[in-house]
Amino acid sequence: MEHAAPPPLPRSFYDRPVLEVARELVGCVVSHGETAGVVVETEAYHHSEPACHAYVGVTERTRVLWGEPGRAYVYRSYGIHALLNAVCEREGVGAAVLIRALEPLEGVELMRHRRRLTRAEDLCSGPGKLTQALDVELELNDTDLVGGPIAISPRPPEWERVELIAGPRIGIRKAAELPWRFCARGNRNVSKPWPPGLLAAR
DNA sequence: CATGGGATTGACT
DNA sequence: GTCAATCCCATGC
Repeated sequence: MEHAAPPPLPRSFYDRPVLEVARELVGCVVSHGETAGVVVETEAYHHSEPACHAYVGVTERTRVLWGEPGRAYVYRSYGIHALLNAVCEREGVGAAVLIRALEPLEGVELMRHRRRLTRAEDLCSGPGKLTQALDVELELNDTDLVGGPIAISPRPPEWERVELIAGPRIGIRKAAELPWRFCARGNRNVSKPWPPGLLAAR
């Protein structure tokens, strides 16, 4: 018989400081339908800094960011890509973790078909790539990560001790100095540019 | 209601 | 290295 899928992370996991959640989400497993991957890169966003969409306050777009933790914030980037975030902190705080890269785990052939690519490291090594590989689109905005169509489950045993590299966030102009990007050391599925030391020996 | 700017990617010089 | 594609939405007139 099929092995049972592990239960998703509880809502209390997300109801914490966004930097904590961003660090601890690395190594966890994101799944949607037949496809799944291990999180190898995240970024934190908080309404107190101008790179965060929630910086402007509560609007139709940012309502989800300010709402219940443990829900998905999915938005359109550059008119082309859907980007997936996990809403964090209590209701009334606008904060989320952007899922920036995955190591493909399940449904890799389906990912190759959706991405029209073969190399495993090209399938989910960027925030717009992984949503294409997992078929995450805007209709999944504001769906629940606790029992909803997208699930995030705890670190598998081999990922419990993952080492993190922190660095500045990518592709933003405002608050670009904050070291709020977190990557799994040594993992080649991290998006470019790789932070210094990603592949360095210990 | 018009405008401008992206939390990106892939193709091309 | 440069650059276009293309949608959403916040802002300002």
